[in-house]
Amino acid sequence: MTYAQFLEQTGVGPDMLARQAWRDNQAAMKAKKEKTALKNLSRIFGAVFTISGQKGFAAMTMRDLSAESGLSAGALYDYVGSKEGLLTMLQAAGRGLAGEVLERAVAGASDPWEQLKLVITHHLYMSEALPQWFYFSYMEARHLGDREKKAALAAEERSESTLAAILEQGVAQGRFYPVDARLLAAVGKAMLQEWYVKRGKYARRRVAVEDYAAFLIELFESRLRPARIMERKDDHAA
Amino acid sequence: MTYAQFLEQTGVGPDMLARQAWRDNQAAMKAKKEKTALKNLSRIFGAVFTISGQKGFAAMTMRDLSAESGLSAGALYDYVGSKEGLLTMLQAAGRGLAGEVLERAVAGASDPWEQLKLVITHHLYMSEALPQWFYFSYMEARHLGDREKKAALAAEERSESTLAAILEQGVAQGRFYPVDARLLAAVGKAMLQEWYVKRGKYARRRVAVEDYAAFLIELFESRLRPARIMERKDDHAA
DNA sequence: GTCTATAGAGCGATAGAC
DNA sequence: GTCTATCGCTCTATAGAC
Repeated sequence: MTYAQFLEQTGVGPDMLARQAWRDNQAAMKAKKEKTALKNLSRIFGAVFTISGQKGFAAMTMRDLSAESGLSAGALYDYVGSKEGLLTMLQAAGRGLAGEVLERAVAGASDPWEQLKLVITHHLYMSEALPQWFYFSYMEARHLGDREKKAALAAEERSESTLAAILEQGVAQGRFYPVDARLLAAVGKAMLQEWYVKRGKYARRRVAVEDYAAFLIELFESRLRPARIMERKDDHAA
Repeated sequence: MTYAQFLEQTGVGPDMLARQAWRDNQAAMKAKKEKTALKNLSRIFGAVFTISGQKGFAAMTMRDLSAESGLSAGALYDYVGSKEGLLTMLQAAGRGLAGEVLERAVAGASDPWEQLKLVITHHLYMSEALPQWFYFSYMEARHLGDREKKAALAAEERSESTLAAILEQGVAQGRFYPVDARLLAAVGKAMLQEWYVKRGKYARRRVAVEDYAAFLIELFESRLRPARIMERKDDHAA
């Protein structure tokens, strides 16, 4: 699947963050018209990403946010409750979104090789569709309160376990060469995170997300092929 | 080489940060006796690592630092100049230290397989010896001023290029299976960083640094072996 | 060489006009 | 639904006693 096909199929994009946040926090917001609320939430989120991408969320002031978003300080607080509340809202909205898409992705296949490819490509495509959110979520997780920090950690562990389960099953079925599944899943996640943590580097080098996905898949293949011999590229494809 | 041997050979440890900082900034500090300065710098650095490891450097206040280090606010400023100056000093001290050790490591071998192993193990051992500094440096790099940010980026690029050069040479000599050296070096660095960014996770799982090193080396081997067949483990060892 | 006390700036958040 | 004006607080950094 190409990135373009992924976008078309899932419809994931920055606007969905505002929609998710509006659904989750509608009651606490002063605005009553959905259209107004979505417009302003999008502005606020965009401004948060811009500023905290440069100097971090902790160093961002509400005055910075007011200037960048175009809303006054007063109006800001009709949407966000507090600075910490804003962080929590944004993290939760994205986590809900990303979780759904990724769970669905693996469910579509039963062959270990196919599952492995799906989980790699969908994780990368998801982070390509919401690059600012993924970077933000990664860098600012430790500023969350205890409750939210636990939720973020759990989501992280869940996605690693998904990958580890695929590897274990493949090994058990004799389709994958034996491997420490937990460890390979952990470094696999690190390589997936690399894509959005260093997004700018790959943009400069003109590496497309499909190139990166193909490279990771090939790396996994060379480790996991039962015979450890490189045969024709697609003799295990779906 | 085991981690214990590395420590013995290089003598790297947290105290060397204070020594390096003292050498670099002696003139700007009020204290004149080396022993006093080293003791206080060590306390300050340790406190910075503790606090900013929990909530980040930007969220750390100088009052926090005063309480955690045991020095008064006034005494703090006899060593650090400003909060931003403290960040710069700490980053520069560690970078100087880490750079030296890693450059020396690769110089000790000419065989591509041996060089690859050396660069992986030494990078991991170095970050194991100064775990708090590596984590701090990774997470707080974007709070640096423009000058220092460039220096940090250059150091990062240099270590990636070192790895890429080894890969390219190995491919050119026919010792490694052809590969996109830049891309493998980039994801390789990501896996090395994973070790200190998620240090706690591996401690909980009782994965030792030697285990992690062996796993990464094996992953590289399975991708780079010319025949792509897994033969006896040591038929390409030094 | 280290302390206490405090100046001066900038912060998050709110009240109330429109 | 959005604004301006401002409160009360905490921050970094310094002055000067010891």
